[in-house]
Amino acid sequence: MPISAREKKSKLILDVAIKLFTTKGFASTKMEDVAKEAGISKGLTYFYFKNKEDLYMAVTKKAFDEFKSIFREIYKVKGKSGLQMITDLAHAYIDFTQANKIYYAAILNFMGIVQQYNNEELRRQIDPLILESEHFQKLLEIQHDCGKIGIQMVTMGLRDGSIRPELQAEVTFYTIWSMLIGYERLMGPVGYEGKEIKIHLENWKPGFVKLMQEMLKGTIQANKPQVVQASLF
Amino acid sequence: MPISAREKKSKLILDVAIKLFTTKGFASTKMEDVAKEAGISKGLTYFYFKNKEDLYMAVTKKAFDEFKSIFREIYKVKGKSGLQMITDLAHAYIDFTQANKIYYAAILNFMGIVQQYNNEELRRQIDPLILESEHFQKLLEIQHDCGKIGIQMVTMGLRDGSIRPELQAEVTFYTIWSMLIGYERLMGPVGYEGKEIKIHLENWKPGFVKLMQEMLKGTIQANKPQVVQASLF
DNA sequence: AAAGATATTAAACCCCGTTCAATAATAAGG
DNA sequence: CCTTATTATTGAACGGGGTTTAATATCTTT
Repeated sequence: MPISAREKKSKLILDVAIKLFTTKGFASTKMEDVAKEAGISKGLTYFYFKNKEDLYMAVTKKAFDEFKSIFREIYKVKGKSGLQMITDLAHAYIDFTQANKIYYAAILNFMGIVQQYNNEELRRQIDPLILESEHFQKLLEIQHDCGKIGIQMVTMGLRDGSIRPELQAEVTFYTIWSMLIGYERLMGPVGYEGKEIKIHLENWKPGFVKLMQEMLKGTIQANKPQVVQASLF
Repeated sequence: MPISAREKKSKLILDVAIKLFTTKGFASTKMEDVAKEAGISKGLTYFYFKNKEDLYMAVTKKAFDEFKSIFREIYKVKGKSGLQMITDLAHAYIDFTQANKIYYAAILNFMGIVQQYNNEELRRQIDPLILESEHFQKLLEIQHDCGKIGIQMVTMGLRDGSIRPELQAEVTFYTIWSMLIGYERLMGPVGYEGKEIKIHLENWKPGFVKLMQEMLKGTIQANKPQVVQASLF
C-alpha cells in the first residue's frame, strides 16, 4: 500500500501528538508544541486536523484499535476455557492500560463523551465537531465490537462449564468490564494514600483477579484449559 | 454558628457554580456566567476563589462530604450483616452518582488528578494551585476515611459470616469500589449502543449487584440481617 | 474622624486555539 | 513547456475567556 504524502505527514503529526500528550498531558500540550516538534507551522496542523479535539480523537482511534486487537488476540486462541479467556483478558487489559496511559486516558475520555451524548440535556454541550468527526461513529462501533467479543467469551464459559451457568452473558461481561475500568481508576489514588493501607494493596492485583474468578467460577476447574468447540457468531 | 458575610457570599458563589456546572458542564461555564448569576463582577470571584479550578475543588469538597456521609449513614445502622451493608452501599452509591452527576464527575476528576499525582513524570503537569488548594489534602483524607469505613464493613461481614472468610478485607473492599466506579462509567456508553445489547442491559443493575453478592457470599444467608456485635476501630 | 483593612469593580492582559489571506509547491492539461 | 487549477504551507491576525491589576468604595477599629 503506497502511502500518499498527505497520509505520511498526517501520521507524523499524530505520532508527535501521541508523544507529547503522553509526556506532557493533553491540556498542557499546545498546538504550537505539536507543530514545532513536527517541524511545521502551527497553522498547518489545522490543515490536517480540524482542531485539537479532532487530533485527540485520532489518538483515541489508535487506542481503540489496539484495544480491540487485544480482545481479538485472546479470543482467537483455541483450547482455552471461557473463564481462562476472561482471566487472560483481565491481565492483558491491566497491562495495556498501565503501559499506555494516554491510550487508556483517551478511551476513558471517549466513554465520558458518550455518556454525555446519552443525556439529552448534556448532549448540546459537546463540541459539534467531535460528533461530526469521522472517527466518532467508528469508535462507537469498535467499542461495540469489543463488547461483543467479551460477551462471546463469557458465553463460551457458560457452555464449557467454567462459568456458573445461571449467569447471563451480557450482564456478566459488562460487570467484569466495570471492574477493570474501576480498578485502573482506583489503583493510583488508593496506592497513593501511603501509610497502612498501601502495604496491603500491593497484592491487590492478584486478589482482584482471584475475586473475579470466584465470582464467575463454574463446575469445572478454572485454570486447567478445557477444549470445547464453540460455535460462535 | 454565625456565618460571616464573607462565608455567605463565598457560599453563594459556590452554589451558583454548582448549579451552572450541573446544567452547562464545567468547560462551558464561564467565570463571567458564574459572576453574573451571583450578581457580582467577574473579578470578585477571584477574590473568593483562587481560580476556576479552585472553585471546582470546592464543589468537589462538597461532593466528597456528601459521599462520606452516605458511607457513615449506612455504617452506623445496627443489626445488619456486613454483606447487607455492602449491598446497601452499592445501591446508595449508584443512586447518588445518578442523582448528582456533577458531584460524581467531580469525584472522578479528583481521582484522575490523584492518579497523576502519583506519577512523578506527570505530577509536575498538575496546576500547582490545585495542590496548594486548602481542599486538596482534605479531599485525600476524606477519600481515605471512606475507604476505612468500607473496609470495616467488609471486616464485619467476615466476622459475622456473611462474607466468605478467606477474603482479605482491603482487597475485597477496593475491588467492590472498582466495580461501582466502573459501573457508572460504562452505564452510559453501553446503554447508548442501542440495538440488541441495550435490551438485555436494562437488568444490568440487579444482575450487577447480584454478581457482587455472589462474589462475597459466605456461610450465612445473605439478605436476612444478622445481629452481631462488631468491635470496630 | 482618620487610618487601616476588606470588598468590589472595570479595564487591561495574555495565553492559546482557531481562522485567514497570501504565497509556494505540485499536478493537470493543452 | 507553459498555463492553470489544486493542494500545501506560512505568518499574522482574531477572539474567547481565564487571570491580574490598579483604582475605588465599603466597612472596622481606635
